[in-house]
Amino acid sequence: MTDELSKVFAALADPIRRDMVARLCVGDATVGELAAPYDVSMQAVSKHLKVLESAGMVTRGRDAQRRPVHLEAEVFELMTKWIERYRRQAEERYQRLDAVLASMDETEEDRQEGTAS
Amino acid sequence: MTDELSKVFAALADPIRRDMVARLCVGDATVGELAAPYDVSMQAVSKHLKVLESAGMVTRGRDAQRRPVHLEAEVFELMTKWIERYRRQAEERYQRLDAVLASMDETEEDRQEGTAS
DNA sequence: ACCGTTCTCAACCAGACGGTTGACAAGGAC
DNA sequence: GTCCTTGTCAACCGTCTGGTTGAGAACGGT
Repeated sequence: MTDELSKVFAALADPIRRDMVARLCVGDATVGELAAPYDVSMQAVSKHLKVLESAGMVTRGRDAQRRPVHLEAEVFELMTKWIERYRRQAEERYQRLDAVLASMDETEEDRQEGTAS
Repeated sequence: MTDELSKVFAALADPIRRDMVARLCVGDATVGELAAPYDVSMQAVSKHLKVLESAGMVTRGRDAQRRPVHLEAEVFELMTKWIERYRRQAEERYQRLDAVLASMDETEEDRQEGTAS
């Protein structure tokens, strides 16, 4: 799991990390602030942040003892691009399938995809 | 990891499964066809398909021995909605931050976020 | 100098994940 | 019927993951 996109999706697969992203959209936060709503140790939260950080979704600052967490929103573009690509492709496919089904009324080929249900 | 969204993100965290989704956008496929490009057993592919299926991203048909796999594109909407929500929220935040920074020129408060780099 | 706060690192543990092999069900083809 | 193809189920295995606890680093307050 070395590629960026995999890391981003994996990071977002955990509800706590999704919550944290949501929280960070409102503004930067410290580890303690991020940990507060959950019944887990700060160490666990620290680990979650490492996951988000290694996915490039978050950067860490320094303010005395505190390590403010900052959301890097650019990664959203990466996902959006991936999703959009295949969504569009899938939609095209449906249009092509319609065309195929239409032409099948006359040509009547052998077996064809789209037999499901 | 019981909720739909988590399952979808987790499913997409694996490059092989992302590839399969890409392949399925072109058209339905059998397990063997999906397994062919990879150096893994058909059983492994079968497992990947179970993951995609339990995430609601794929349905299985029946054509004699074959079990054609069909992509359910609707789940993309779910992800897109989640991502868009927070992306927009993040953008708003930046605008608000700009406003704050602008007003700081006159008020000069104590500490403020955005100290990083 | 000492204490308290904030946070990370290291070790450990149970469970999930991704892969394997082996057995077998389901359904044409002959 | 018997064989071959297609695919699933079950058991096993090594690794990753998400959590814990304990120790300690970094820094401000007094």
